[in-house]
Amino acid sequence: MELNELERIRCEKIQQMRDSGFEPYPTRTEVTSTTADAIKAFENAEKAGNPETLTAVLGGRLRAVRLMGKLAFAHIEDGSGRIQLFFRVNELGEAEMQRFKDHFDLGDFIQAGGDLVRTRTGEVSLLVRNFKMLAKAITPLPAAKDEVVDGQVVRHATLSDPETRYRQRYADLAVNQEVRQIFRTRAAVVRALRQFLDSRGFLEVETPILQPIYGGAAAKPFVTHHNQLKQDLYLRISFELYLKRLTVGGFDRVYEIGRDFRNEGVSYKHNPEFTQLEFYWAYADYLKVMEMTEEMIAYVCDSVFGTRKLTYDGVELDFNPPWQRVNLRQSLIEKANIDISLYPTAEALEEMMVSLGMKVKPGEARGKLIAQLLEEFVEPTLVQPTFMVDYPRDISPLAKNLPGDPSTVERFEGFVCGMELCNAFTELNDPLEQEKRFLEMGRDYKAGDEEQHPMDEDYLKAMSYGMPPQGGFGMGIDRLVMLLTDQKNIREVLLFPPLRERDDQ
RNA sequence: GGGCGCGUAGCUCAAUGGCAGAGCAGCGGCCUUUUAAGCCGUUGGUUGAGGGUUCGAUCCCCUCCGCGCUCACCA
Repeated sequence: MELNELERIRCEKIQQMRDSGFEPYPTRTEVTSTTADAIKAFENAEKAGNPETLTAVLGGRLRAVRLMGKLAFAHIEDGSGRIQLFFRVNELGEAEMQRFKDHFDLGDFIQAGGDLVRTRTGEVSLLVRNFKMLAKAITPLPAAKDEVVDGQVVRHATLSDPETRYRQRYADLAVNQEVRQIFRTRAAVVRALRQFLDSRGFLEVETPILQPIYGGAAAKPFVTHHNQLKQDLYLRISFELYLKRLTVGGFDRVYEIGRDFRNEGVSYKHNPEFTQLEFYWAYADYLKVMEMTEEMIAYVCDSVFGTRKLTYDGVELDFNPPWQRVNLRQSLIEKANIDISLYPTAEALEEMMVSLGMKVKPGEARGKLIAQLLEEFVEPTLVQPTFMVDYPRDISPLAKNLPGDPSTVERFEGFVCGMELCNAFTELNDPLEQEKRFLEMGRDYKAGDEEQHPMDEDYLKAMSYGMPPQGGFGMGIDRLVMLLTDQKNIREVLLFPPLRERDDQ
């Protein structure tokens, strides 16, 4: 570890501490409560009229120190919050005051015992009678000072360089409490989703991440290799095919929350690994799933924020059911003045799009062209929570046809702020039809190259035993958290976003 | 992968071809109710790396590394 000047000074302090008999990294602590509990206890004691008897031993990280000669103020921070420490020569004596000044720096974890009091300015504080180092910090935390002006917290010179924040997330978290809050919220969101699904009789399961055949979505997989099996394996790109196998096995309602991996580009809303929620609900269809989606998101809003109206990028979003529903074909008529039913073939649609000056990949499937139109004309306009309903069959090989319309499937996607949040459909459960669809998608019975999705014969086998009719659902948790925490980049809701390894020496 | 931009002290930022600076942090003092504490003094730099132009480069040019935004890719 290469040390800069500040770090060398702190290492010398470690040596000084040891020389004078103080352990900089003791094994035990004597902490009796969190800072928040101590403050709460003091306030309760005040109400009861006997605050002068309250003592505590508190632990935390030194975040601010104000030395004032014969006294000193400091703030320590733990997972529950902050409290002010009040050091005074009256209680401690000259030698202990000096020891505090000599050995302790911002960023150190310390323990302090004493009496809870209110200082002259009214802040609940610990009047320190004894203190010890819990863990000496060598590297100074990035300087961050908060000033309260008219009730607003003004931040001075905080760690803000995104590269450093992501590479050293520990420092980012240690210094930027609003970053910590995002991940607390994220945990609360996931917890609420589990509560909601559990309460509706869904069984949480875990399916393989390493898979011999990937599927359930259109994406390039990551490939890995199992040495003993002498077999290449793929990191899953979705949970879908395994979860639906479970409905064959008799689990009528299953869900999984976990990581998907897609070997594709990174953007503000894409990360190569991301957290997905999928559930499958036997005897339901996409209409029921739509309603459940609305209720589920509302439940998350209620239990995490206590409100269903949240601001994203300055816009108030209303997550109260029901969401707006727009028919895919109708939305294109309204937003782009294009009726796709007038262009029944890919060729006709392509020709029309080219005539509009759009860049079109020649020979693209009709469904893909429609998806392109949606992205261009419709999706950016879907700001309030909206379901887009009824998708082209040829981009939805696992979804069931709309009755009486062989070119359209029962599928919806949920959009908020122009971003796709979830994707769901009435699941195709006809094994012969499913096989046909796979073949239409150009799949071979043999595993081909990475680009080609191999036929999953075992999935067809499962379906051939009889698969209950069901609605299925998938949602990107990272995106949901982005929306709920007003973050514009997916990295802000990932603890350790991927960054290229640095090549410097 | 393409385009645009950025990289200067531990952190946040100045400096534009002419001695590389400030605030905070640090270090040394003063200070018994502070909270961005204050006051006096002071240390700290391979200006991302390498090459080029120039009497002289943080600044101009080239290459590389990293990051950001954006476009493309993305059933």
